[in-house]
Amino acid sequence: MSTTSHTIAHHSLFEEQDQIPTQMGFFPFSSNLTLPPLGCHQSSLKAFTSITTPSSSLPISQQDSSTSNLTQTLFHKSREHLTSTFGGPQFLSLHRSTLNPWALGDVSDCLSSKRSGFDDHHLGISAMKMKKMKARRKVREPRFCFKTMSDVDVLDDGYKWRKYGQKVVKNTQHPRSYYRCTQDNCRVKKRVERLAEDPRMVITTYEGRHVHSPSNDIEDSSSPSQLGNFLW
DNA sequence: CGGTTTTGACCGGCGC
DNA sequence: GCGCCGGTCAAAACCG
Repeated sequence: MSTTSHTIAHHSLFEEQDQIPTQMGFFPFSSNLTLPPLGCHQSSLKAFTSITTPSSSLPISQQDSSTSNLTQTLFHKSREHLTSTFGGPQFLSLHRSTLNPWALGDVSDCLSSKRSGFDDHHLGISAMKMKKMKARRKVREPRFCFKTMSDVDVLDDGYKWRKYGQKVVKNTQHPRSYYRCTQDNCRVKKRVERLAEDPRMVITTYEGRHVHSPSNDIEDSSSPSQLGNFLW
C-alpha cells in the first residue's frame, strides 16, 4: 500500500494560520526543485534520499557524489529564500506578523497571569493543575507549517517524537495527530494532518523551538555545526 | 519492563 | 448560558 520511502514531489512553506494554512510563498528557485522540511537538521537530510527532482526524475540518492552538494545547496537556497522573502532573521524566529497571531506569544503573557494569583488558595488540586495548564498554553510558541506530498504521515526530521493525541477535526476524513518532542525540557510540538482537498498532501506544523540538536546527531558527529538550528 | 500509542474524557475558547 | 470544537491529559493497551 505505501512504499517504503516517501517521495516529496512538491514542497511549500507556510506561516501558520489557525486551521488551513494560507500559503505564504513557494521556493522560487526552479519550481521543479524540491526540499526537505525546513527546520530539519542537515544531518537528517539523509532521511530524504528519495526526494525527487522532477526535472531529472532521479532520486537524489542516485545522484552519487553530487548528493551532499545538492543538499547543501538546498539548505542554503532555502535560507536565502527565507531571508529575501520574509525579511531575514525575523522569519526565522517568526516575529510578529498579522498573519501569524501565534507568533505574538510572549513570556509576558504567562507572567501577566500572576495578577490573579491571590485566589490560588481557593482552588483545589485539580483546579490548580488546570490553571497551570492554561498558563502554559498561553505561551504561544512560534509556529510554522509546510506541506509535502508524501505517502507517510510522519516525516523523519531528525527529532524523536511521542504521540500524545489524535483528533478528527471537522470536515476532514483524516485525523490530526499531535506529537511532542521526547527530549526532556524540550517543549516543541508538532501536528500532522492530511489536507482535506488532497489527501496526498501532508501538513506538518511545528510549534516551539528545540533546545537541543536532533537525535540523529548522536550517530552523525560529522556535522557539529549549528546550521541545522537556524530555524530551531 | 520501560517507552510508545491509543482513545475516551475533559477543558477552555469562541460564536450564537 | 449553551453547544461546538480543537487541544491535551492520562489510563490502558501495545510493543520490542
